[in-house]
Parts: sequence; C-alpha cells; structure tokens
Amino acid sequence: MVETRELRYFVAVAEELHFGRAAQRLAMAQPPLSRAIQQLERRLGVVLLHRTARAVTLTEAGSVLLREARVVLEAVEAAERRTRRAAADRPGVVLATKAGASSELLSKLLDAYAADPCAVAVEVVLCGPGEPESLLRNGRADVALLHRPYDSTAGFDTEDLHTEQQVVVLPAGHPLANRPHMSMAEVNALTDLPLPRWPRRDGSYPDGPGPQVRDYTQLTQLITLGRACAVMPESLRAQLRDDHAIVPVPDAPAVTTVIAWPPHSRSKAVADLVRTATRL
Amino acid sequence: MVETRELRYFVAVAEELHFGRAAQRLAMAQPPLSRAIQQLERRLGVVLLHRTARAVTLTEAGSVLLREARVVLEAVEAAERRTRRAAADRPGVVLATKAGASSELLSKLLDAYAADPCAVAVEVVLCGPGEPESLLRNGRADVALLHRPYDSTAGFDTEDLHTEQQVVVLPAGHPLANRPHMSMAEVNALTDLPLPRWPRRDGSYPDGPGPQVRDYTQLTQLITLGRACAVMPESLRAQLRDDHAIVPVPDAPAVTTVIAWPPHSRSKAVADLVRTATRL
DNA sequence: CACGAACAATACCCGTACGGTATCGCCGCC
DNA sequence: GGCGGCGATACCGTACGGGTATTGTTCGTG
Repeated sequence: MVETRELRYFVAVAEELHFGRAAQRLAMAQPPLSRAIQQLERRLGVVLLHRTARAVTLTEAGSVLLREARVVLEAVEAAERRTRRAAADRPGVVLATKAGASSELLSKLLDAYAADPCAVAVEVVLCGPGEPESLLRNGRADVALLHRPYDSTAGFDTEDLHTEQQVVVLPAGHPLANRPHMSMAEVNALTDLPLPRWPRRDGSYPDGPGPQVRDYTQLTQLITLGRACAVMPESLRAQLRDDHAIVPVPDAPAVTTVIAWPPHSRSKAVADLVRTATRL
Repeated sequence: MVETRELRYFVAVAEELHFGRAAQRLAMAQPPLSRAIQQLERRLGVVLLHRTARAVTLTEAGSVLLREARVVLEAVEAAERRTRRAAADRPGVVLATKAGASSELLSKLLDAYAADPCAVAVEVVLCGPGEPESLLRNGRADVALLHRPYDSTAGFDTEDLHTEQQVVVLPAGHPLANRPHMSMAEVNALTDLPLPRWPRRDGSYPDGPGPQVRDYTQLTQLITLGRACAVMPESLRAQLRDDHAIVPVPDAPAVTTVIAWPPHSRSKAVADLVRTATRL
C-alpha cells in the first residue's frame, strides 16, 4: 500500500510542479524526490506527471491522486491529533464556528449543554470564514457550527438547527434604509455600496469592486464608513450598532445553521452536544 | 507523520489483541511488530495498548486511533483505486447498489442517463446488504444507491430520490394476508413467521429466532416456505411471485432511496449521473 | 511450590532502501 | 554555439525494517 511519505512528496511536487522547489519545501535533495515519485508511479502502475525539461504537468490520473492524497493526508493528521487528544485525557470538546455568527444560538447551546450532568469542558474556537470546516476535517475541532449554503458540509454528519432569512445591512441614513424589503438584484445594483470580498480558503481574494474583509469587525466598520453593504443572516443584527440599518432580502438564500461532526469520531461528548443542540 | 504501514500494523494488533496472531496475519515475525508499535507509540507520545503477559487491551487513545486508522486506510485504498481507474482511461462509472432493491428506479436512471449526450459506460455492481457503502468508501465504486435508514450515508454527499412506505411480505394464504394494514408490533408478534437475520458488515449474524439470509432470493424462498416474513419497501413487490401476499405497515420507517457519492471525487460523469437521477 | 506454557520484550544481525553528493542529458534561450 | 535550468542517473553511506534467538514475566497446573 502507498505510504503517507510518498503521498506527501507527491502533493508537494503536484502543487509546485517543480521538483527542485518541491524538494526544498520538503527539506530534502531533489534526486531522492525524483526517485520517490518514480517509485510511486511504478507501484501504482500509473503515470502521474508529464515531465519535459521545461515544465512538469499533472496527468489526468495525477490530478485525481492529488485530490485523494490531500484527503488522505488530512485524515492522517486528524487521526494523530484525535489520538493525542484522547490520551491527554483533558476530556474536552473543541467546537469551531465563525466568529460573530450564530452567537445567540451558541450561547444557548453552551448553557443547555452545561446543564447536562455528564457535560465536559467545551473549548470554543472562533475562526474566520471557511476555517471551521478545515478544523473539523483535520482533527483540530470535534464539532462545528456551519452555515449552509456558505459552508460545505460535504463529508460530515450534520443536524439542522435553525434557518433564517437574510438581510442587507446599510449605513444608517442611507436613502434605502427605510425600505420594507429589497431584492438581491437591487442590492447588487448599489454601486456606491459594493458587497465585500471574503477570502477564499487559500487566503486569496476574488476579483471585484468591493473591499476585502476578513472578519465582521472590519465589515461593520466599512459599512459605518459608507464603503460597503453586506447581506447576512438576520440574527447577526445583534452584533450591529445604532449606525446600521437593516432591510430584509426575501430572495437571498436562507441560511441554515447546522451542527456538524466527522462521521466516524462520534465520541459520547460530541453525541451529547449534538443531542442538546437538536433539542434547543 | 505516521506512515500507513504503522497504521496497518496497529489495526492488526488492535483487532487481534495479540501480537503473535497479528504478526501472522501480517505475514511477518512478532518482534518487529512489537517494535513498530512501540515506535508508533513513541512518535505519537501516547500509550495505545496495555500489555500484560496475559492480555493486550486497548487504551482510550488506542480505540480512538483504531477508528481513525480504519478510515485512513480505507481512504488510502480508495485513493489508489481511483487513481488507477483514472489512468486506465476506460472512462466508466461504477454504480453499486443492493441486488434487488430499487430495480425499477435503477433501470429508469440508466435509461435516462444513457440519453445524455456525454454519457459514459455505467458498470452496475449488485451486492449484498451494507456492501455498497463500503465499496463507495474504498473506491471500488464511484456512486451508489443507498437506502436510508438501513444504510448509513455518513461521510457521503447524497441526494434523495424517492421515499416509500414499507410492507410486510407473507406467504400467500396466511391468515393475516388480507388485512388492510398491520403494525410493527403485530409483525414482531408473528412467532410462526420470524423476521430474518441479515449479516452484519463483518459477516456475522445477530442472534434471534429468524433464519439467516444473505439475499432476496433466499428470503423470498423462505417466505414461500412459510418460515419467515419480511418488512421491505413497497417497490420490491415487483420482485415477488404470486405465492406472496403483502400488507402495508404504516408505522415501519419509510425508506428513502438516495444516490450517494464520495464528497471529494466528483467527476463529471458522477455529477451528470446525479443530475439525471434528481430529475427523474 | 515449582515447573511449564504463553506471550511480549530484548538482543543481535542482515539487507534493503532512503537520502545525500556528483554528474549527465536534454532542452530553451541569449 | 554556449550557457543555464531542470529532471534523471550513478554511486555511496547509513539508518531502519525485518528475521532469528533468547530473555523475562505471569499465569495456570501438577
């Protein structure tokens, strides 16, 4: 069977598309890396890379393996972390969620769970957009609150907790601030208040007119300054200040808060937490 | 990072709870296996097994790693298989489902998909209960038709296709065969016609009065012989012969047929197939 | 209580293969 | 045509994975 070392090497080469740089990244010399990849190809009986003297490119099979190998490596990391945490019998649960989102639901959940006689300590990790997902995948978190359709729940077990409409947040005093509702088309047409750009998982930002934002603090400030508007779940209203106005956007997709956990590692504590959450 | 070899070794020991037998299973001698496990424990900084001269038992951390390691090893197998299949550019899709179940839906799906201009060959694998799930997990299949709540869809992406009530199948001429409906309690009370026992994933059978069955052929024959009854989705009626009677069981859980695929490996062919299925 | 069986750990040895250095061969490009 | 960049090849040392033999410990058992 393929070893994780080989997969690590392959991922490095496939991402760099350059044996030299990949070797550097792996803190090793280039020749052994070349050989390791050749060996991997021989063992699989598959050509993974096309090499010319000028460029390295992935074959069809290579890009399949790249996707799969990333999954495997994340699973290995998760296995190590979960094992270590199980041994460090600090019997806590790590819950990850986006900073700012679902705060009311979260505090109700934590309160309700604390009342459970066999509750253990819950460590809450507040992170940026998209991060809870990867924390859950690589074993740094045991359970997460995610928000469909923005977060992908692929590969997790989930329970729906709450669904809500979205609203657009405008600077107080904006001409449209008193409208009873708006459509997404109207929101997109606000060229004076462009929607912000959130980072992608790799840290880069999509192109567009709006300002780059990393968290809700930045966002609310930008809205106050009249540089942006934002479409967000209604419950986030609690985070806002007086100088913001909100207008419902009925045709924006409803946001469902779900509690998610890795399907295999269903510890008692996670199961209790999930049960508590579904009974809120 | 932990190597898959170490995980394979650990799984063998954790399952056998005996270094000698585990070594035998791995086709190696016992001492290197002992050392490998020690090394794994050192690298993780965690005690995985309690050994006395008389018995080997898993620690808490050990049983966590056992679960995680199985997941990792399946993911590695899947990665290898998918890569090989991507290279063997026989651009087919493998669809797994329980033999006998959903046959009408399956043939409609295959017909509809074949009409798609960019359809590729679909290889259908009919298997026993519980198997489609593991085929999907270890990369032998690309997509599967599963049946909730009997099959676990944990860790897959799914789309619901069809929900139906269940019926109890009795030998024709049974005193209750003309009842308009029955409850699960009444079905369970049929001591002359016990429900059959299906194999678990490891191949063993649960205890109980009913006969052991492996497939629907066995089951229908046993029902004909008056040795068993069975609760199954209504659509399976098409598989039955005249000497069977069916009675609806409204309080049995409804069965939902879903199409499932591994969340990461979403090839175009699988996506097309899923889209076709949801539009049936 | 002593002996033996069972079993994991230790000691020791060997071969493979992994990683390093040096070099080659191939291909673009000034 | 020579030079530079890059992956492959050649060659070497060592570390580690695996094998055999043995020890040590702990139960049963006569």
